[in-house]
Amino acid sequence: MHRSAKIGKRNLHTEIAASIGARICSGEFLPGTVLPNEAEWGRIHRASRTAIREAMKVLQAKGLIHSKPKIGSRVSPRESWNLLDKDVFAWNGAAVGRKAFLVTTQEFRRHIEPGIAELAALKRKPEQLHALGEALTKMRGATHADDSVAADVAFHRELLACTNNELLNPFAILIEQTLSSLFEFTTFANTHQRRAMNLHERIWRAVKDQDSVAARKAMQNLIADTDAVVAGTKSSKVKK
Amino acid sequence: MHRSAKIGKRNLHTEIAASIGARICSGEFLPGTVLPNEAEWGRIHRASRTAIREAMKVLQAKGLIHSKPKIGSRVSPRESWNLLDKDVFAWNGAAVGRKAFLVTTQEFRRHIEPGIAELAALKRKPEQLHALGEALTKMRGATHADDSVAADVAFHRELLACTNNELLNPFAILIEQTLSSLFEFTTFANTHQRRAMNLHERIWRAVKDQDSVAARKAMQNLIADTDAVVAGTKSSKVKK
DNA sequence: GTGTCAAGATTTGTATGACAATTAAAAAGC
DNA sequence: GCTTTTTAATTGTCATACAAATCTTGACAC
Repeated sequence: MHRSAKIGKRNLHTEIAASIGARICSGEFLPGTVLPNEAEWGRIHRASRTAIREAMKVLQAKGLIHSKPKIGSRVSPRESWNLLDKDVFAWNGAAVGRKAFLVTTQEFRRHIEPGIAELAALKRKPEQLHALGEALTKMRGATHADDSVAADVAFHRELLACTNNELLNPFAILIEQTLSSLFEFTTFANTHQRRAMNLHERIWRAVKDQDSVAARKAMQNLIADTDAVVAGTKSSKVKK
Repeated sequence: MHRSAKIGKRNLHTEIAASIGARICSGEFLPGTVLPNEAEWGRIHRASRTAIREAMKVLQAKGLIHSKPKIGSRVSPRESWNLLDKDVFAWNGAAVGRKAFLVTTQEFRRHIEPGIAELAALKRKPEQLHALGEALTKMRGATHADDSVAADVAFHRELLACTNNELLNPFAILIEQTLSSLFEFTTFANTHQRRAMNLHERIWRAVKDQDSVAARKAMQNLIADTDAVVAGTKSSKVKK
């Protein structure tokens, strides 16, 4: 098996699944259409049917396709795609482009994440509050942009943990990816950094005080701030 | 889960994946532990290694396990489980029991779904509003409890569509399952039915008027109502 | 012509057996 | 005691064969 461009160090079937999955997300194969059959994929990727089939199982499990004998594998309607799955999310994000990606994720965050903050304030346990505070101090002490993003991600992840509701876990990937992607937009100028710290601290305080209303509001403000970053790129609008 | 009639004709590897997946969700294999190896699973299920492996690929794709040579397959930490996946959601729901399931999903809905209504009011297109109205009339005309639930599910599904944000699609399964499960709790007495209709209509009106604040509030009221059902089972508390 | 049923063809589903690749753990060497 | 080498266990990949499902086609009756 000569895989000329073996960029990744992952498994073959994982590689194949990623390749086909990305092509599906890109719109090359529209929902309802039947994909090439397994033998043909085998020729395309120069892999055995076993490897192809295992890749197909992955795509099936993520809701991208469904297979039947004699029919082949059809692309499923987008409603059944597991868009919050780590891989599907990435493939889809790559397909729509960074700007559209950010617009959609920020819209999601704007209407969903305040509810998370709300719930976190109501249900957090002492040790979770402590972990949230840790993330905050790491954020404050960050000197490089990378550290800042990492701490930011950690903060939101801990906030998610504070809700003590596992069903919210899948949002982690969305938040993480959004912040990482946002990172390339924002300038991390001093003024922006200071404002961001302030907004995060307000959330932390509300969670500490178990004030769900304040937590919701604080999160809204934070997201509005990053909204400004993606909207202009100049991050103007020092509202409030 | 009152349609146990049509199960049992699935693929072998799907069956096996469901069996192992359910056992993992049940806590029989805790996160971090290594599962029996593929050969052993083959003996257990009296299936070839091919079928076992395809089942494992499915579980991997859903985030339940991760495999490495010489190690075997470990159960992944719960944070990486794709709990909003249709199958994982069902396995997990069966594991925790109906009451705990409903408490968790209702908590989720209470803090997340108002945001959905909000967004739906802002972004709905005329034809989507029309579809939402259709679901409402079907709900009004429902004579049997089954039809009522189906229409209710359709309503929430259309509301989700109104947001025009695909990232929210995965919530559909959660809402659908919750309503179906709730169905066995509630009495569908006339008074409850009428109140429910009223609450749904208020949401519809807010979406029609593109009044996001009213939509949020209306959804909060609706969920508070179903909350009462799951809390007592007597669905008392005629708040408002 | 029209409908029904049987045969055929295509594709996925499953089984078997073999070997490669990976890597934790044990053994060897210093 | 520490590092390096060997070993062994497990998943990863391959090739081939056959089974099962189901769409398509054509024969046949009416």
